[in-house]
Amino acid sequence: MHLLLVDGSAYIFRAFHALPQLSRKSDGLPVGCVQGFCNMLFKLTEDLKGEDEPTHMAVIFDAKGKTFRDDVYTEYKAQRPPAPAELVPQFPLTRSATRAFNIPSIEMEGWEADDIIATYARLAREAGGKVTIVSSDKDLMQMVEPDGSIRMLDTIPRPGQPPLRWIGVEEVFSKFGVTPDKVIEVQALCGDSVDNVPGVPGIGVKTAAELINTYGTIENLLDHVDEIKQNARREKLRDNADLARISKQLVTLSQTVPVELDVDALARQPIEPGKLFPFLKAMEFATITKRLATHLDANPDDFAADPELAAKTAPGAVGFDNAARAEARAARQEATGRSNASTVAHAADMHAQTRAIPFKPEAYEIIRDTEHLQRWIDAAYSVGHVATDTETTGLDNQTADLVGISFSTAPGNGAYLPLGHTQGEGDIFGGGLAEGQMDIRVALDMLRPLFADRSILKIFHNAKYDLGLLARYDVPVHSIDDTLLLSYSLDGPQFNTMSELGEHWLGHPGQSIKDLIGSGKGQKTFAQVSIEDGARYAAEDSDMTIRLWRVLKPRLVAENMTTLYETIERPLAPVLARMEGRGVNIDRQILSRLSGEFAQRAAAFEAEAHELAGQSFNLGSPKQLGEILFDKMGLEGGTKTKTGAWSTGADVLEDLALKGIPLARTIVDWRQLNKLRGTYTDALPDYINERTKRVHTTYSQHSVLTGRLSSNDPNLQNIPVRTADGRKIRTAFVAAPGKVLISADYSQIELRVLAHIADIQALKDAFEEGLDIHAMTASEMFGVPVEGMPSDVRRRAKAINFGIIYGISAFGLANQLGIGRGEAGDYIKTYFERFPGIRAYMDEQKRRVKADGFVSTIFGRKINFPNANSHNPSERAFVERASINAPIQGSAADIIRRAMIRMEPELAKAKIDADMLLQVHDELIFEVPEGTQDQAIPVIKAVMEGAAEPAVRLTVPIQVDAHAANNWDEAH
DNA sequence: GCAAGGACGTA
DNA sequence: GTACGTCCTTGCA
Repeated sequence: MHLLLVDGSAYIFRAFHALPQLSRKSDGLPVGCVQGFCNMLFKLTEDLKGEDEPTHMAVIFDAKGKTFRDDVYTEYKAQRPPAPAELVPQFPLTRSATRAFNIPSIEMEGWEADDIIATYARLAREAGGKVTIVSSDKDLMQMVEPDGSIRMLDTIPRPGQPPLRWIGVEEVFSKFGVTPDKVIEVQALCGDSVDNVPGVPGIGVKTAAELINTYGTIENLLDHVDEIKQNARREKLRDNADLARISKQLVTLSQTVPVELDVDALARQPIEPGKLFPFLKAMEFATITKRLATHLDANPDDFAADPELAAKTAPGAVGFDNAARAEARAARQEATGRSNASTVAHAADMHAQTRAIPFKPEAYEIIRDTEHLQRWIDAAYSVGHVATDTETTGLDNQTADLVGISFSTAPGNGAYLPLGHTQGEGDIFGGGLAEGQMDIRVALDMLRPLFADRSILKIFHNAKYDLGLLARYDVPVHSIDDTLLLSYSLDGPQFNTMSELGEHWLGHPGQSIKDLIGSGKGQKTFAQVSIEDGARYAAEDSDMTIRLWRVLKPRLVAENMTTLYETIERPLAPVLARMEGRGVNIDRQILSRLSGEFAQRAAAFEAEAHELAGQSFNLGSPKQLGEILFDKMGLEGGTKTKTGAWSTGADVLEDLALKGIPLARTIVDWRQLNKLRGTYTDALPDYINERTKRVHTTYSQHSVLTGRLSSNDPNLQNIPVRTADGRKIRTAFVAAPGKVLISADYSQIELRVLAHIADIQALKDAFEEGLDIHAMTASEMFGVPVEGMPSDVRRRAKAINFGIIYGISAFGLANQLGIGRGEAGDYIKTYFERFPGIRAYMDEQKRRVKADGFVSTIFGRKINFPNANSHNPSERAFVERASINAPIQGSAADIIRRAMIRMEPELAKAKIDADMLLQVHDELIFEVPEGTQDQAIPVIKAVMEGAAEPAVRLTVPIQVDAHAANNWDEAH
């Protein structure tokens, strides 16, 4: 007997994640995983021949509902995100597929598929049979037998790997570092974040294997825990002994499930065309139908599609309700003239096709002369596009030097043009250019026309970097695509790096830069890498870029994201590149003077703190401070953080100070000064670029969930403004000689956006009339007239307005205002009564995020929340709040992005010489020649205020305030 | 040398 | 209550 047990549920999930199948039925229902599943069943019967041919077969699924593990540990699998909407309708269809192939489909309430599989495997083995478990799930690896009587078989399609991959003792060992009989011990120690098996915190697979190989079992390990030398490890094991024991229960498969069918009942039955073809036809699987018709020597035309299945599959699945589908189809048809199904199918085709093309590093070329370079330029002209990537000596494109450029015109090809590789020792005397490289001036002269040519698309990954760098070499670039921004437009910030994208979409992470240049102290620059090694890496980068482009670009149309990408993301990148390139002028003297002042005042606070504490300690250590306040001084009311340390945040210290603990106030003051010194006055001067004498931040266009930018190295979006000391730092941001700074900021943009989206007439009227919005809110809520309103009343209303934008909770509002939760709840209730549209808006966002897994901005940006249906209540509540905030924050972010894109051409049209330097979410900073500010400001304001148009006609006025001054503090 | 956690700067 | 990035300490490799 040879029993083949297919882990059906795991197959669907893994197939989906390994290779998102985009194929759909003509009605839009996703069926890619069902298709893959049918292919696999067919392939198994085809490929397993001779001694591997199974005599018995079953497909096992997870049943809905609880299992015994939920009783052992309530958090078990609690973190698991809900199945993707695309997958949900495919679960029942896979069971139908199994029956259509005349194979028993088994699932049992209260048991996981793994337990049933383990049970059958045991029964078959006891009967002297052989077992093959079709799964790659690590949880089943404990079943593998060294004598080969139980093996696993991984059938998930992965490019570049054989279709069937056996998993025996060796493969288990390489995964867990132990033999299969010890797998549960290792799993119990290291835990599993996906299934929420706790394990012992801080212990990973490596450490677990090491421990188990020494001590054999968890129990024996716990008996000998005193022998562990590493302090932290020993204590963790001691403290978490029970967690380890519970974890072992969770990961140990039951082999005694009371199965209904005995093993003999699983004997293989011949496929019955009368069952099979009606199913395949209902699924519209033409290729499989043809193959099986040949295989069975049957005529599919003799059978009609199963009417029940064909009908049942259409509507109702989460995320695919009819209205949404019709809307999406209409938008797509409008955009392209192609039908929904065909654009989706095209995207899926391109993906499958691209993914199947193997990588051939040996095919990559190295360009060393003009003829060779010309051939590649010609190739770019003949196909009309080229993926390209610059290699440089560093991550900062304002200081890095160009080392080489790579190209690819089609998946699988690639070339590297080395320009700045050095040779010999990397010291200041050795080196010099390595042999066999084109002269950089000659090469760039040849490339300039190509990069500037608007008829040839240059495809980058993170174009902003290359654009900024090439600009320094006088190489302007026109007509670009950017795979990073394609990915961001489609999927948000979930994948960032080339290797993550490559891994996900191509099944190929690509060479890691670390392997090439190392990391940390011994790190080399790309210039020190050999030309040959550099070429393999660089050419592959361009090769991957063009592949990702082929996969992602068709998805824009299929998923209705073309407008977002083409009108916002792509045009913004060059704008940001120029802003980064301009930098901002900073007065080193002012910062250095402030640094001295802050240091001196901080030192006084430090001495005072030591005095008050009666001992010397490190004020920068929350740990030491907590011990002094709550252990030594024995103060009441201390709270602990999630890791068990004393909480010493500013709010806690503020409370203590009010209770008459002077030390608390001293610490707060010290921390503030120290923060200003460490993060700003000391750090900023080091960012002044030697070449430009200015500070160049780097914006990230693809990092923020809601569509905002972020700024780093240095972060110029968090320069202090709230305190007087903090504002002194802003005075160091000065205009260049002969120029002034203009700061233009949107007034209450998020509340205005809220008024528009949620359609709150009272708010809109208030904005229309130019009222003080917080005072108006206070007046509505508390019945206090705006005239002579106490500042505290306005302050509360302001907090509530912000609370609404953040997805208010009574808990949070109470915290913010220092009032009781009941009172905060009453405020919220009153607010909802006064502005009933707000509640409707919030409910709608919550409904959408649960149904679709995303919410949208008014410009069509999608913000994904994969955890919207999490089993964890606090996580769910978090997603609810974030889904309320995201369309507001995101729509405001879209508006300023649009303003930035339009700003330069509008200024040029008005013949105004103004340089846009910085963006701080609702504020833009410009530098203009002194005396021209009065001409510049009206244009800037007009562009910003009208930025939503014509895409969206806002039903509230947008107001921008702008001022000019010599420094940022005064301009703001 | 690196990762995690706490704290804190901004909108 | 939303969204970020940076500095510092701590603990481990």
